[in-house]
Amino acid sequence: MRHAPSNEESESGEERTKIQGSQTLLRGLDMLDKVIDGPVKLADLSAAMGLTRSTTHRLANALADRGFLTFLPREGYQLGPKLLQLGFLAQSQADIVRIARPRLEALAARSEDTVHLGRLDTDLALYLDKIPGRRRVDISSRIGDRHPLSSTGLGKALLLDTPEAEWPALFEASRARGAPAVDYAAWAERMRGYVAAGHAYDLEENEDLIRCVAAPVRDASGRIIAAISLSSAAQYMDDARMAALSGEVRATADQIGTDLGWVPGARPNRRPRR
Amino acid sequence: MRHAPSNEESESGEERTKIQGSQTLLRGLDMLDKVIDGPVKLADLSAAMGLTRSTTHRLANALADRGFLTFLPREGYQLGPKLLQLGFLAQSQADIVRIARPRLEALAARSEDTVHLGRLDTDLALYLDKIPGRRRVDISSRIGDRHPLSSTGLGKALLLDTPEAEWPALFEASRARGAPAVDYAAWAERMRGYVAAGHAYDLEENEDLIRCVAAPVRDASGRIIAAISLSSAAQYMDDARMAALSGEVRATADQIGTDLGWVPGARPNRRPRR
DNA sequence: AACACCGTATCATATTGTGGAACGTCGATG
DNA sequence: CATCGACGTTCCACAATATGATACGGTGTT
Repeated sequence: MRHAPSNEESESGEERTKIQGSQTLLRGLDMLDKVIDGPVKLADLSAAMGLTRSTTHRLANALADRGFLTFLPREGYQLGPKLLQLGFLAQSQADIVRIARPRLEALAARSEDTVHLGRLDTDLALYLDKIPGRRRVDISSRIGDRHPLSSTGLGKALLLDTPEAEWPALFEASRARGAPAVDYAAWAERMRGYVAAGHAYDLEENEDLIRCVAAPVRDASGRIIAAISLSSAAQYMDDARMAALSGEVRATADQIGTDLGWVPGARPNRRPRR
Repeated sequence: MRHAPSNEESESGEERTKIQGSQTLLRGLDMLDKVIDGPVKLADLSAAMGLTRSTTHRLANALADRGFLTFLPREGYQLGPKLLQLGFLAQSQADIVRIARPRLEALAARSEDTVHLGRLDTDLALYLDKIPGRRRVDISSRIGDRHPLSSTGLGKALLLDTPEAEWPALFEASRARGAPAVDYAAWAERMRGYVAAGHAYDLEENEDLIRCVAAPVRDASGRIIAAISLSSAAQYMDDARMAALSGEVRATADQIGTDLGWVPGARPNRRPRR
C-alpha cells in the first residue's frame, strides 16, 4: 500500500498506540471518536482522520454496515444503534463492586488503611464493599450498612454534585437518621470547600477518632453514581497526610469511573437520565 | 496473507456482508458480538470467530487498547468502558422523534392514514409526533396532547409489558382522566389478546368513528419506551384491514426500535433501569 | 515435576487495504 | 437552462499491512 504522504505523525496531536498489525481496525475504532458530537460529513471526517476520502469512506461504510455508524443522507455520519445495544449490554455487565475491587485493593494496600465503596440509597449512604487495611483499627462498618450522608466522608462525596438548594433538606434528613447535631452553616461552608476540591473529608464527626478522605465515582453520563473513602484512626491521619492522600483517592475514584465509561474532560452532564 | 483453510462460509451460519476491503475492521467489530454474554477466553473467541489464535489475539488486543474490550486476567475478554461512553453518547444523540420520523412518514404514505408517535407520561399517553394521512379525516389530536391510556390504541400499546396486577389502577386513572366508562373485565380480556399479539387496537372507544392499530417501540434495554399508532375513520378500517395493517405497524415500530438499539431476538429485559 | 492451559511474541508470505483519480448525483448559482 | 460545486461512490494497480504457523513464557493443576 502506498503510505500517507508524510503523515507520519498525526496533525491533531493525538498519540495513540500502534499495536502493530491492526491499522484498519484501529482507524475504524478511532473514527467513532470523531463523530461523538453530532453528524460529520465525509470530507470533514477524512480531514479529521488524516486519511483520503476513499479510505475514510470504506471504513465509515464498514462501520455503518455493522450499525456502529448511521449515515444521514444530508447530514453525515453519526453514532449508530449498535452502540446503543452494546452500551446497554456493557452497562448490565458492569457491576461496580467487581469493577472497583482491584482498584480498591490496590489503594488499601498502598495506604494500609480501610477502603469503602458506597452509593446513594434515598437519603443514606449504602456501603457496598469494604477492604480492611493492614492497621488494626476498628472501623465499625459492614457491607450493607447505611450511614447518614452529612456526617460521613463517603456521604459527602456522594453529594458533591447536588445543588446547594437541596442541602438543608438532606442535612435535616441525616440528623433524623442519627447524624450528630452540628451547625448547618459551618457544615455547608466546609461542603463548599469539598465541592471546589472534588473530594470530601470526614473529621471525627461520625465515629470518634476516625478520619477519612472520600471522592466521587462518575459513570458515562457524568453523574456521581458511587463514592469511595479511605478511613483510618485520627492518629495516623494528620492534616498533611489527608491532603497527600486526597489526590490518590481521587485518582482511584477517577480510574473506577473510567472503567465505567466516564470521560474525564467531557462536558459535564448533570441532568438525571431520562 | 494466507487465507483461512477452506473457511469460505462461516460455520455458525451467520451471513454478514463483505463490504470488500475492510476485513480487519469488520472482523474486529463482529468480535464484539461474540462477547455480549460475558467474558470469553481467547481460545473460545478464536473458535467462535473461525480465526487463528494469533489473529484473534491481535484483534482483541487492538479492541482492548481502545477500550472496546476489557481483558480480565483469568476470565477472558469482556465488553469495555468505551462502549459505555459511546453508548451513552449515542443515546443522547438518539432523539426518538427524529429517528422515527422517516419511518412514520413511509407508513403514513403507504397506508394513507394518520400516524402518531407517543410515549408514557405518568398515567397518560403523551403525543410526540403526528403525520397526517392523505385522507381527509378529522383526527382531533395534536402534538403535546395527553390522552387516557386505556381508551387509545397508543396508550394500550404502551401498556403491553405492564403486569396485569397494575392494570386496574391504570384503568381507574384513565377513567378519572376522561376515558369512557366501559366494563373492566371486558377491557382486560381484550388487553390480554393485545398482549399476546404484540399490538393493540382501538375500536371507537375514544372518538366515535375512529379506529386504530398501535404497536410498542422498544429500546436497547427491551423496555417499551414509546408506541406508534395508525388511525383512520371506521369506514376505511374494517376488521380485515386492521388485521392486515397490524403486521405493518408492528414492523414499523420494530424498525424504529432497531434504530434505537433494540435487538429483536434478545432476551427480554423487563426490569426497569437502575 | 511434568503437564495443561492461556496469553504473548516473532516472522515470512501474499492477501488485503490503500490512495489517486474518475464518476454520479443532487442542489445551488450564474 | 446550463454550469458549477459539494458530496458520496466506485475502480484499480501496487505494496504495505494483516495473516497464521510456530515458538515462548507465565500460572495453576495433576
